[in-house]
Amino acid sequence: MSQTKEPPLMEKIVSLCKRRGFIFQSSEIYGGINGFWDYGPLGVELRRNIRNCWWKEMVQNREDVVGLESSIIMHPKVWEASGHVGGFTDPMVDCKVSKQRFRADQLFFAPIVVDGNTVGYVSALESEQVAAELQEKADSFKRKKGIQGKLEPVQPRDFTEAAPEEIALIPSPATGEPGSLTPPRGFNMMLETNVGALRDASSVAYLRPETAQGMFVDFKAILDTGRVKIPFGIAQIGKSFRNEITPRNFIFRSREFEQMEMEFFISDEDDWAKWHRYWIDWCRNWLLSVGIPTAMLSEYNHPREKLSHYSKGTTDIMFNYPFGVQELWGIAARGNFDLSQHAQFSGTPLEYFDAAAKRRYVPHVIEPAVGVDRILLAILCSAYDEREITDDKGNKEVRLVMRFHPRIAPIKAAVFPLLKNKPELVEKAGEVYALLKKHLAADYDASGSIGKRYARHDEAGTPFCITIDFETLGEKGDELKDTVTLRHRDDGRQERVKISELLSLLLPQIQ
RNA sequence: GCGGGUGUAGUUCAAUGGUAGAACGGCAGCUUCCCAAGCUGCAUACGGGGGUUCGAUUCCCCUCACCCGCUCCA
Repeated sequence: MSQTKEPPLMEKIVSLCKRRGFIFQSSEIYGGINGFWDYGPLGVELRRNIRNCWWKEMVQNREDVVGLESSIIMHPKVWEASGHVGGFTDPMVDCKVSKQRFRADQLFFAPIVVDGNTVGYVSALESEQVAAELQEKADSFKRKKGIQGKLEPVQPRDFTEAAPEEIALIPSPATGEPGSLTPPRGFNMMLETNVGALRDASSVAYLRPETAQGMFVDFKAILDTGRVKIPFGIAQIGKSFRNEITPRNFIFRSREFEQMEMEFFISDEDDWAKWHRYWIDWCRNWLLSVGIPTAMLSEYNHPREKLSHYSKGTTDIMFNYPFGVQELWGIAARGNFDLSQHAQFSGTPLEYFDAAAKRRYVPHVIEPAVGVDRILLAILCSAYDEREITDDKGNKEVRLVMRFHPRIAPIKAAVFPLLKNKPELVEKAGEVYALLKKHLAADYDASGSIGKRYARHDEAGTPFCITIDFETLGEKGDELKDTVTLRHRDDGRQERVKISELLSLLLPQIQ
């Protein structure tokens, strides 16, 4: 792989995606819209292949996972129960002087209290020693101002708890001076819409910010009808929406994206860590199976103190994107938080009855959650390769090859007549194309020289090219009649294959 | 949302206060053509809106999008 260093790699990938019809800016003729992307002819195929591979292995090939497609708009209470209405907001505080921005819950402050009187405020950014730091700042404040009296121990609070009258008095961590901080400004990441004829507060609904809640909300329905036994999982692929503050890095963070999530329910007495590890490994192996090299992957365990209060452990599978190592797949042990919340908010018990043990309990859950678009981006980055070619005249030229795993390549095989002005070749090529097309994603290409067509399909990542030539027609003897040239993308190797054997040769390689 | 940068054919780049050139790519044609050969022809661009000006792609303002940093975690 040659995509290790150069920073413009991301730009090259974006430009290739445009040029070859993988990904376009949404609504481009209107100037574009930030955070939304369209998938062109090749992109759609790639995307579909990713989803299908996942679905096949996650649902169809397993006996313990069932599928679900829940609606994008759900009852608004779902999002109260899940914590998204209240908690999916990241209140931000701006420093008007330094132009820095802080998350309110990571910005701590404390009044400086001397002999029971508040004489000023100190602030500090979240760290392990934040309390000590604040204490020290309070000490030094008192000393510098020459204030006499007894300094009381600081009581750190985060900025979300700052009273309106306190805000003007709290110094900015950037400048050390008070007066430049704005009140925390909430930002709900859910996109809103209105359901029904009336547009008022009672008609507000949300586009789901994750697919996961569908699995929890429909848990009972699946339990009642799905003939499932714990441990089992519910999987879903579908669009989610987040009103991201800053969509960035191509399709990495967008406002409309597609998730592939699975909620795996286990007994409350089961060893969650064992299942957690099992699913981390499963996800990793799946990524390898679609051609992502192991060297590009790493794992990140969320530190315990950063976890949501309900989470027992979260591990991210990270990918080395051109813009840095970033999360690709999150595998979270969520305890029984979600089912308990929905049981409480809806009034419907969401429990499992273990018939053997005669015991009723709220299952715990392990959640592998991944974005289709992020996998697609990881695949584009992994597949991207530049090949340096030296021609007869000694000129060096860079050719692009997308080394997609054949399972997910948008086009599996392309069929060419060697010459397009020879009707016999064209006709035969048409026959071969028709034959393949019924069984796999095939393309027919007759324009330009044969070398140009190979190069074109290297950029599209087509693993196999098939050329119909004069040998195929029997002009070079019966031996070669009805054979074609099969050319392999990755090494340019060519072999002679009988038309009748093409399918049995290709099909196993693309599944 | 804040700060910095960018915006010309599909892509990568030029030039210019008097309405734009190229390369590659695309399409059509010729060629017994196996790794972007050659030849002929064709199509395609100044992100959008306002202003200044006789005249704006060029200068100014606004807006939109993209890139970098803060932030973010599927």
